[in-house]
Amino acid sequence: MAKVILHIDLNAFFVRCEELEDPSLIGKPVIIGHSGRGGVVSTCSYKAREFGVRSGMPTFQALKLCPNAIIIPGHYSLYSKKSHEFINFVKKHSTLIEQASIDECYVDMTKTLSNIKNPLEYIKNMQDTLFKETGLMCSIGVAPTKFLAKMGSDYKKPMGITIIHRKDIARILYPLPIESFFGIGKKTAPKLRKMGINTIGDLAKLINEDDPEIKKEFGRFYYGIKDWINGYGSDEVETEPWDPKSIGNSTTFKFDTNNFEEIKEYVRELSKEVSERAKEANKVGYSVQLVLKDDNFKVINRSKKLNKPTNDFIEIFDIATQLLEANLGDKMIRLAGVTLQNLIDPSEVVIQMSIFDNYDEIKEECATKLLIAELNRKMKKPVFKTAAETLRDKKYETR
DNA sequence: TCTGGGGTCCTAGGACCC
DNA sequence: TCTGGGGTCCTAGGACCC
Repeated sequence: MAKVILHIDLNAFFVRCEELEDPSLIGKPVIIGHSGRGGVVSTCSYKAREFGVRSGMPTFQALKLCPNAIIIPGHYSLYSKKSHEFINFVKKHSTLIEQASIDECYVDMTKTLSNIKNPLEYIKNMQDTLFKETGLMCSIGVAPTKFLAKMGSDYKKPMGITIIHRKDIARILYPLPIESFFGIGKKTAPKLRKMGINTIGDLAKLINEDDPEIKKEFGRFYYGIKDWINGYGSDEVETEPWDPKSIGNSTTFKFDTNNFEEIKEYVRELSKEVSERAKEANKVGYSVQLVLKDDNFKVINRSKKLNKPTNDFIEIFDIATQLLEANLGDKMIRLAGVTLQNLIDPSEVVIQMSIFDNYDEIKEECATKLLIAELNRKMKKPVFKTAAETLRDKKYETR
């Protein structure tokens, strides 16, 4: 039986938070973002959007379009607090929630709605109650899969509710421009336009004909996208709490520079921040990455894997400095970033380290307690051979 | 006043091992 | 001596999303 998945998207979330703090902002063109060098629009009010202002646009450009815009730098602790209120509200209706970002979530409402006579009325009531209780506005997509729900919440804003059954896909989604397809961004969209694909319907037609050119363009995503567009994508809401896989910090310099010592000072601060955030998240990482962006916006990533995972400031800073030394050419640099990657829990490290320190002892102990495959899975990498691997090795030995 | 910062996931090529 | 296939790990780069 088809599930009922909701995608709930908070409308102009950051701006709405600011309006709730200062109601005099309501109805005015408001931009959340920085106005200095490199400043871009993080998000903006609907009034500002009427002037053509968009997320990601350089702030100076936004101000040309809308000179009276009020610019507010972000207050992220406020947004985080309101985001918690949002999630706690949704939890009252279903505990099967996947928070996709600070201002959106997927909810599996199948069970909740199974005994409800008028599900649409129930959902409308949810939307209204969220507004009454928290002041937040949202749009909601209702569908049998996460992809369709996501497309639905995007369809009508603000305070929209869009239901997309499989039979509605052609009517609702086909006329939309190809850019509105979740996952098709500003690199892929122009390529598709060049191929004569201007709408989601154009794409669906070619996909359902298994057009070889389209197949090639999407590679291994092809069948996933074919499922999405035909309403057979994933309906599994991931309720596991977010577990970060990397923690990074980057900054655009006040002035472009090529001076090693100057950039090293930035790298020091970035490393310190990364170390602190990793400690706060109780994570250690197996590799350190340095990112440099030059004055032509060319980005290079250089990373180094460590023998032992760390979140120590000095260690991170050391590796990042080595990478900087080896890769700072004569180009002027405008941005540097430091990221700690391949994060794991320190408790897992203790087990791993102890295995390498007293390998035989621990091996014997563990082998009696656990299946080898299970142990390998816990170690994240094979420490002991499974039976199949032993067989394979035997085969080579007898050659 | 040209174009942020936080992430995730995927790919491709080379090194290395069996 | 040459040939080769399968697999993993590491590194670099790129697309995309909010």
